[in-house]
Amino acid sequence: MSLYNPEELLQEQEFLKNYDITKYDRPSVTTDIAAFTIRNEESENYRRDGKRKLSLMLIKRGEFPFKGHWALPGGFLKPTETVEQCAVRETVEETGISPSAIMPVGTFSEIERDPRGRIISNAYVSIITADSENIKGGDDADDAKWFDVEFDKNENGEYSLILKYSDIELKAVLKEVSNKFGVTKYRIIDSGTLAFDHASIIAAALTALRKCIGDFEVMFDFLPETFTLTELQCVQETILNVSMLPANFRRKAAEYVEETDEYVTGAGHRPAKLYRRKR
Amino acid sequence: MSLYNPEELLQEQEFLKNYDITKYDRPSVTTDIAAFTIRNEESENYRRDGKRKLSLMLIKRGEFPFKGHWALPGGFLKPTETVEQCAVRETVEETGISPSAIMPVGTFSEIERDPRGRIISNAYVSIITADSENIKGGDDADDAKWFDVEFDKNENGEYSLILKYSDIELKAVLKEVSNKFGVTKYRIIDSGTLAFDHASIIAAALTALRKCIGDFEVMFDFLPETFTLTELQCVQETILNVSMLPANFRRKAAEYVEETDEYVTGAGHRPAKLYRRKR
DNA sequence: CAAATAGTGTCTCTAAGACAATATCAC
DNA sequence: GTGATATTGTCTTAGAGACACTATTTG
Repeated sequence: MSLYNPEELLQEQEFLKNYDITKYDRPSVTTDIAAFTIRNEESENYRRDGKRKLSLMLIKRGEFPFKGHWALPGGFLKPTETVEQCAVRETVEETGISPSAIMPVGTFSEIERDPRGRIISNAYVSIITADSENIKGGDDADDAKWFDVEFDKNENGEYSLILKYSDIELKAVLKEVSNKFGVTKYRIIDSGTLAFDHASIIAAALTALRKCIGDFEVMFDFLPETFTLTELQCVQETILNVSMLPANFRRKAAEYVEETDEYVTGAGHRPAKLYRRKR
Repeated sequence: MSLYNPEELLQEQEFLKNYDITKYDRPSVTTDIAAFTIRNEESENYRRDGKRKLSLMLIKRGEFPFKGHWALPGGFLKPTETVEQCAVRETVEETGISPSAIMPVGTFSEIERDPRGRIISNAYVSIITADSENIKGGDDADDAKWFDVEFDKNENGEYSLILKYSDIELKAVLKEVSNKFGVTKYRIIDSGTLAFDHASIIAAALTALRKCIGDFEVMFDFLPETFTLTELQCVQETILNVSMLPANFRRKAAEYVEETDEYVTGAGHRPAKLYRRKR
């Protein structure tokens, strides 16, 4: 760019040479990752489909602070990467799976949110394609597990977040403190044993995900290349914790998908046609 | 919290005592503020209403880098404040006006975005109530001006951003690089003479604002306590750069506003009733 | 054939948009 | 009275939700 005349250019170079970036206080910067996927429970009845569950990956911390407690995967920003790149890298490093998409949730910068000092977190949702092989991968690691997620408003207007893995049940209580501009923030009433302010991050991440899951492009990120319309519908139903009439869902989906020639067979009922996202 | 047993508690205290937060690279962190307001142009015709314009505050940089160029107000995060508090403080310091609301836009962390070094910006929209006294305030300062904003897609699918103040016209060209999860990002094709990556931040801020201005609560932030329904409609029309039929807008607004006993008089036509937001 | 899911057709209701018509002020 | 905005009412249409019905598989 030729923004300056030659004299100014020299002045700017001089300024930058003498500029000491360390003269301002600098916080540490991290990303925290809420990696979500949809998992399929086995069914006892051969003709009934297994129940779908929304799952979130947590890791058991091996170091202080919060050693031995469950936390979101995440880590410090490197000088050579953007926060988005950091979010993708952390997802791959900690879950072993490459996300099909990442979505910003917000910046968490409360002064006391980390006992190690001033650490600002940029939170992201990572969407992991529902695919049994991939999901199993994370399950092998001793310290990274997929927890089933429940998040509902209870009687007194507060929200309870329940995360379950095998016989482990983590429970947090939160209160919605603002909901504007399409951004919802939560204050922690009771963190349970979740590390840091991660209950609040998980609540915000899930709310952000719910907000955009009506978009078919986002639903597709949860599924492999080809899928049945029922699977597509289950993505939305599972994340929003609602149920819809298939006829109406199919009518809306028609615009965004195209048929393939293949069918899913082997279930104890009429085989479903496989679809793919429309270009 | 009694997360630990006494032994672990001691271990964590020991860990934190020895923890050196400076062992990781730390970027500098700033906020940049896109402060928007709606301004009313004077009309030559006594009975025709003045045209409303969407305006953005820019400041003329007094220091390198980009000395003498126009930029978004903003500054470094202090150790004692959250990024949201920083955004409010910077808005007040640089425009002299307290925002009626702030809204997160996103994190900008490209490695080379600031020639001074690694500086990550958290961008916010500040909404400034349309109120002639307040707006004049900023206008007094020599280095802070309200620029009229135009932002449109042009023939070849790129976006042009035009900012005008008096005889100053800043023009930038951008390309949409992603639009998902309700978040749109732009890459700068031509920054014009705007400082840093601020063209890209302004485009993202305006897109974020347009996305949520259908929400009446957000429209209200642009207006004083009481207002006419036409003023309310103009907020939306001006920001979205569209025009709507009053009958339809009023039907939608009815749910969110309540009448007062007052009217606006003095215009060369039927007086309008003043409304306020419904509790 | 029984039980489950896959898939189609249609009715109703609501909300958004278009448009026509009336009301009221300052000059 | 004239020209502007303020305000009300109504017609049409698109889309969401409800529901009834048919199709196809496996044990």
